[in-house]
Amino acid sequence: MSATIAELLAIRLNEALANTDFSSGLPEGFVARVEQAQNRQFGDYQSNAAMVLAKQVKRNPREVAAAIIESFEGGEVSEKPEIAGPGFINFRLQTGFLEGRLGGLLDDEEKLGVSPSGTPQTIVADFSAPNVAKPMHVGHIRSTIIGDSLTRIASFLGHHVISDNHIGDWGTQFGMILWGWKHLLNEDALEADPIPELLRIYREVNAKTKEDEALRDECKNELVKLQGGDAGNLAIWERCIALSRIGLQKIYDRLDVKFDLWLGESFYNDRLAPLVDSLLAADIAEESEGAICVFFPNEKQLADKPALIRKSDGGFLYATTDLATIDYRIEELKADAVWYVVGAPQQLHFDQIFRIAKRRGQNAELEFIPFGSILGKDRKMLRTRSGDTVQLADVLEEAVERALKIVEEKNPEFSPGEKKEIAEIIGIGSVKYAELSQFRMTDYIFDWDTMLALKGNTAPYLINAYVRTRAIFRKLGSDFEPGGTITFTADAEKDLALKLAQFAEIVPAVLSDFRPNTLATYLYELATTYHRFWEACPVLKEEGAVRETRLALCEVTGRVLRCGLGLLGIKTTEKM
RNA sequence: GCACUCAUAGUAAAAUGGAUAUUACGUCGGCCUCCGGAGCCGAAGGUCCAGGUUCGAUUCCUGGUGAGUGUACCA
Repeated sequence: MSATIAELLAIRLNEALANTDFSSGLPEGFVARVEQAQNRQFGDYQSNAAMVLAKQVKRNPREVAAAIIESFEGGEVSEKPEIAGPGFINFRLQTGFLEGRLGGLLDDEEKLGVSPSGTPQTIVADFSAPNVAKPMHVGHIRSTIIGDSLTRIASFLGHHVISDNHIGDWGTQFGMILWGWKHLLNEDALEADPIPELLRIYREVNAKTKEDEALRDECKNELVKLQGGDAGNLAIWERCIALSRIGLQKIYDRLDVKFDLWLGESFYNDRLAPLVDSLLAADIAEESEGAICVFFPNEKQLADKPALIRKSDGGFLYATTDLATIDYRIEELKADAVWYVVGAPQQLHFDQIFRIAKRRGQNAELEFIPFGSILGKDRKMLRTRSGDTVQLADVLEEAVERALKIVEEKNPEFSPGEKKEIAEIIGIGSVKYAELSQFRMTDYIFDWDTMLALKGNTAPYLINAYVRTRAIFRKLGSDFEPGGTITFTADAEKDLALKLAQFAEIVPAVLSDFRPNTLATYLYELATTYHRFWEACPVLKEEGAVRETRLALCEVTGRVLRCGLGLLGIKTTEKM
């Protein structure tokens, strides 16, 4: 299947427009747009073209709409459009056309009507990026889950996506960890469970340095030795990273998040000095107060905000590493686009390095995809150093435990293994859906009950809709068999078929502003539409074409829900 | 100081210039002789303030008010 319904209608609408008596007066390059109807009482699709054009052609919008409709050929697709309100053109689809679309969806088992991007790109997706030697806290959930979902969607649309975990494996914190490793480490504890032990020594050293200046110097000295290539410190550092990765991997496995690359900050070490030199040579960077900076005198917002790329002591900074990373991604990974799923507080930093990249002539699309903060009950940011942050691993564990209780209550007859498996899918799915179903910029207050809610607009509601599609076929005793007649006899069937066909319009739209929540909303509406269909339309009691049609609707609904949830990184289960 | 975000029912969210602002939780009231009630149907409750642009503004612009974040050697 190629064109979406909106595209088909838009083609016909623009043909009609070309045949009006005012077609010569249209603005250069004007293209009328057709969108899903805001409110179904007005029709299935709508266009505001007449209102947009009214002024240009100096006529009343309703007259313009009437002229367009006069020459509109709906063909198999649409009934005669209606004019409504101030000049909306409303389309209602032909029943036969919708029946055909459903048939087309049945034949497109893999993509379900979604067309591949016409301009496939190589995209490097940078998300999650935790610091090593510290456990991921609840704040990492947003970057990880949003980034993973965008990656899945871009791949589904035919882009070549490289996910890269740009871990913080070289920062200042290693001074403290090295000192702690040498003076405070409990080897047995490290063997048993490395992450908590690494966290313990980091926290202890961090606390001590607050009141002990001499210790701060010692830590700094350890860091200098590491960066100077000291063999002992390097060995500790490598072991530290290996242990941390094992801990991180456990969480990624549980979340079902995969990375193609793990190129942390340390990977770019020997690229930093030449990079600074080249920026100096190109007159992009300059020396100021002993440091090397890039100034932005021509950008009003950045006029008093230089980016530092080398400290006065010769050390390099965050911006330096990120610039080297951009080079690598463009030159070695051949990226057409780089996506950074990073918290909104980093706005200025990315603004700066993107402008520097542009000045250097790099024209890959660099996208900063920010998200809001997860706040505590006091509306303050949850911070690592506040001491009482919620760890991500604990959130996931709690989510699964809560889900397990519900499963045990609802389905005591399931085997312990089944219960556990279902609880895992529902618990993890709930956490992901809570995140993905809201606009990413919204700050929200961390609350167990919100994040782990199992009723309402939540993952379990969607998964339950999927389970119901499967229950039909379980009851039937066989899988769906294609080839049946499709003919609609109830409004609930048409509503559902339309919703299913709109999957093809929603998925690409997610990437236009990186909003997985639009897909989540669509899936929620689809589940609701299916539940209504379920109430209104018995399936197995019917016979012949009615039954075949309804089985087809159940089958396609199941596929779209499974596929759509999959694009959000949420798994489905056959029963729950 | 400057910059960037954000402000929507009791609470939490959606609406990327469209029509009567959409959902969930909570509250109140209905629906199982019927394929899974983790469901369906119904009720009450609303865009921070003042201007502007527009046929049309929750959305864009200006100015307030309130909150958060960032702003030269952390990442």
